[in-house]
Amino acid sequence: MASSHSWQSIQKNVRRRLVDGVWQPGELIPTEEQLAVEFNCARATINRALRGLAEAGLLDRRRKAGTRVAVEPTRYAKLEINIIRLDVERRGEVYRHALIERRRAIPTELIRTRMNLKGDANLLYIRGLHLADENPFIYEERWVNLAVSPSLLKADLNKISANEWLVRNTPFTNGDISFSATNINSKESVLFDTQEGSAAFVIDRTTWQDQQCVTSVRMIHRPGFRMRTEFS
Amino acid sequence: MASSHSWQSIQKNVRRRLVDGVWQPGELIPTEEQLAVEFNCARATINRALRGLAEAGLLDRRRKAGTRVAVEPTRYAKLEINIIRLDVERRGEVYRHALIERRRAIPTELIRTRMNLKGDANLLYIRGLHLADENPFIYEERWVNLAVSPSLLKADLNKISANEWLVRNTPFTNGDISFSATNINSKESVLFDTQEGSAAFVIDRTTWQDQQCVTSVRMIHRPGFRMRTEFS
DNA sequence: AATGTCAATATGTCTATACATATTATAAAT
DNA sequence: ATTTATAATATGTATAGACATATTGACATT
Repeated sequence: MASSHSWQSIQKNVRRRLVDGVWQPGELIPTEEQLAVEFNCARATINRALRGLAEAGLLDRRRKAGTRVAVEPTRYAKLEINIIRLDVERRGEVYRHALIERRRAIPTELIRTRMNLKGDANLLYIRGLHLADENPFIYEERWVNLAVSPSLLKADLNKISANEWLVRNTPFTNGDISFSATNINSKESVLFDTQEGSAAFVIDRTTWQDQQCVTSVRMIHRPGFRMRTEFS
Repeated sequence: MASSHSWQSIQKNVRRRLVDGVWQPGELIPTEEQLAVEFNCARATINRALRGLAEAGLLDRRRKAGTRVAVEPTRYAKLEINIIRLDVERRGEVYRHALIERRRAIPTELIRTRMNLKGDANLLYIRGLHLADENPFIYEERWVNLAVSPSLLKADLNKISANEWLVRNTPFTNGDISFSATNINSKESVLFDTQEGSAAFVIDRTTWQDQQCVTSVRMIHRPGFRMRTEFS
């Protein structure tokens, strides 16, 4: 159990004061040393408790200046970036991946820019459909940089999706992701067995290994899809 | 500068080993004690470094069992939950909020369920438009629980949006947020000066003060809007 | 008034040590 | 063979003390 001087319980206590308005937005709260006396613990424990609240956007901390209650609290929602199969299985549905197309291809100018590629780029273009209980779930169009992941050529993409293969076999250092909406076109409407023009949720994701782009993918979700998360 | 035994530099070093495959997925990495010897620092410093990597989903740590490289790395993208005005201003545009409607209203059954309300709920229903450089940016429909935020009634919602007023004046303990896409209807198409049926990015957000619901809002973004973030 | 210097101070971090806790592995008892 | 204690162990957390670092505020200088 968390004792009364555990950093968790102190964090909860402080959080409660923020929610209840004991300490008002913009206000300077007591120093770590003072709080350590109040909670009868070491300063390091207070530090551990407050650090989390600062990371969560509830407090602003600066050396010498002290700790203030955030005036314009920026909260953060954490979104999981998962293997799609796990997402599906967690919903209790059966996952399957169907490869639609797979070929070496010359990138469009847009893709070349997005992936920061030179002229001699060696790319694989993949189109695939992720199914949940045999219903189309996500349609993806992907460009893979073979200079980074040459052995993807050996993978059987009917058995394992490029999504999963890459996550397992090609670690990345960083990436960027964007969320938007699109009207699905006639080809996509056939895949999803829905009306042309329906609104679909789209994720565009590009991942990097330092300066080199690993892959760039556009994932069009089944109309009606909703991505949900919680925050605190 | 971060010295060579700072937890940050150790974290970077370990991260590099993960990316470079020095330690393979599923593999057990050395214990904190061993790493402390290797990096010539205290165990607490190693703990600090590894903790962050575990939180980021790159490592799995368990007492006694040790620390493993995550097999199915779940990465996280952090999404900022901001005041819309700040979002707009950060894009270098001028923000304005236009109140469309504001009235006491009886919630629909759907809203009553979502907000976990009893029959005697005292709600304010607000519709407003957030503009960026006078162009419609986000249209929002919001329900506010007056039992929690009674003084919202006194606010001039033409001067300050309900979004901003609530963030500033009604701290919350937690919330849930979902992202989806919708075809905009005829009324909305007029607001956005766009075609009916265009795909729009939607955020539904409900925030709570412990058991009590503070507000539930649906934010329909201008067609073409893209929400972007990075991860690592 | 504007700029530069310097001491004071709150947070940031590191160390060494200790104990807590979860989990595993082993041995003992049934 | 199965269950039940028991010891071993890696991470989790708390502490006291020290030094690092950023920033402020006061004072002096221009």
